[in-house]
Amino acid sequence: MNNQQLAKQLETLADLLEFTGANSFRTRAYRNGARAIRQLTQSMEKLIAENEDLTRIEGIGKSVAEKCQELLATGHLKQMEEILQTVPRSVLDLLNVPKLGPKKAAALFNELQITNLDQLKSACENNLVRGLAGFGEKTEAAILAGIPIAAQANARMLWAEADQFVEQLRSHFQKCPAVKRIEFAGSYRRCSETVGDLDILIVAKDVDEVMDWFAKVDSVAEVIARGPTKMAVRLENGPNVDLRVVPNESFGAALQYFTGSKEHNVAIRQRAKDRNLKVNEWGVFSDADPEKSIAGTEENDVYQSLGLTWITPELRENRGEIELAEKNQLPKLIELKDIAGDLHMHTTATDGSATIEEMAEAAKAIGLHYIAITDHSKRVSMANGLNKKRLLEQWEEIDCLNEWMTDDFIILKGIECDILEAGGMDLPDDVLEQADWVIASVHYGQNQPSEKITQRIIGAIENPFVSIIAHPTGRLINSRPPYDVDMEAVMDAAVTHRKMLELNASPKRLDLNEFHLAAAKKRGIPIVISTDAHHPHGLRAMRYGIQQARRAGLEPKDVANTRTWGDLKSLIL
DNA sequence: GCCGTTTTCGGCCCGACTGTTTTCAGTCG
Repeated sequence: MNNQQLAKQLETLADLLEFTGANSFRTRAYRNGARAIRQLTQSMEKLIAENEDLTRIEGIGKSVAEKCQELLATGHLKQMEEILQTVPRSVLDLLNVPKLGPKKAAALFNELQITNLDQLKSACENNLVRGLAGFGEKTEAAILAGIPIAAQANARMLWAEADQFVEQLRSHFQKCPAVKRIEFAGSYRRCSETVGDLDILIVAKDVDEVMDWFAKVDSVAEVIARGPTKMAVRLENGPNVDLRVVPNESFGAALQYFTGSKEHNVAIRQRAKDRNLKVNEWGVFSDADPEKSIAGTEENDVYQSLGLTWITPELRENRGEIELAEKNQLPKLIELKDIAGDLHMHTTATDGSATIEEMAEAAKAIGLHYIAITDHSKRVSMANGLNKKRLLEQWEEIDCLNEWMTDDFIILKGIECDILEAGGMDLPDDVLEQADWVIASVHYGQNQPSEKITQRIIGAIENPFVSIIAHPTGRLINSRPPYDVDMEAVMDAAVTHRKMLELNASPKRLDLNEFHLAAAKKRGIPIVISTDAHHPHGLRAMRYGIQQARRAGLEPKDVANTRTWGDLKSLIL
């Protein structure tokens, strides 16, 4: 059982406990424990095998540690089995219905014996729900309307998808004369891998005018709520969008508040409390004079009033950024303009849709100084992968293009060489030796047991001609889990053999994730951010990779392709 | 259940909105 599975079990236990009316701080403790486990780069299995003291990990106490040991030893939790004797697992679906929380869901189960969404629907249609204490006609109707939403719950959009809704909304509001300031907050602003709802903050000349304008967005399916300062809508085939209209003197405080994350804000508000201050979405207030706002117009002032430098939204996860801000030691995070070259892309020779020259021209147009052409190797037959002969021909063509081009731009002779199922590389060393840049990656046998797939990847790292491992965990966000690879072992091998690891910038990959990236940085493993572009427009995906790198705290020096090609090469040779 | 250079007990972030209520509980972020 890996860390993600372990965390998932603890979260399910928390959900079930909440349903049975357990102490809310207890359920929170389980969720915090799950969060801590998700963020670990070492495997819990290994830590336990080595008899490490798990309670040294923040958020994990005696009880959570025991739960982990039990899960790894037996595969299940006795406590969870006991709860499932009385409450079927399907009740957890009820919690996905908007406006149904643990209390109301438990009432439905206890009073009406409702255990799943179908039964809930039928009970609403037969007007049974309105009769329960605390429920009424409106609640019943809202639940009925929310059941289809619950059925497709848990689907968070990729950040890149959310960005399209944001651009649409931004241009809609730009035409509204009553809007004075506008900003999108929430997980979108933090550049999270996935985004649930969107949050818009607006300073307005006229609140009603802005809210009326909001309701006129083309794709609004339903106005969920509308009050004096807050309005929420659901978009057709899209996310829920919350709008908050705030006075200008509160804009910075509201932006801080609604950007989150929850964990960051909890810590920020605790910090305020320790200083006899109170932070809320309206401003920063002193206990001595609770009427008078000390800061709030600009976000920067909110942080300053707490003795902190401004913290970029990507870092707001309460993973040490507050302590660094206090000492003015926040990293100078990498930016898109720092990137000098792109070292992973495909052409018409395999599954790309543009020629080498077209890719080079597109790369020049966005200011890059070098690219590597890295088509697939022959094992990837689906993509018409290159054998030795075709690859050598492609490299001759690249030699000609480099000679023919008069500027300083460099096209590198590369290959994305498959790591075969049985281990070993898909092309012989005497070919790889002639390349400028060799990417090794797994495409087949992704479900192999941890030991096997880890050894395959380490085997590739040990090959003297391999430069880098691409998309090292293979996950696709929302659709495919990572390989069961031991990334600690892979990183150890990368250090030993002076190899690099890729951050694949494709918005549905973003592989490595932020935790692995931070761990790689700590070990001094150079990261290369690559687009894996299959067409010229694909080179623009670099921005998603930059966002991911920033959330991991990466600086230009941590990312190899901020360097010239000559300097980059010296890192691995 | 977790945590602790004031603590091993007593806290644990905080406000808006809704619906069901006549002063508040539940949900949400």
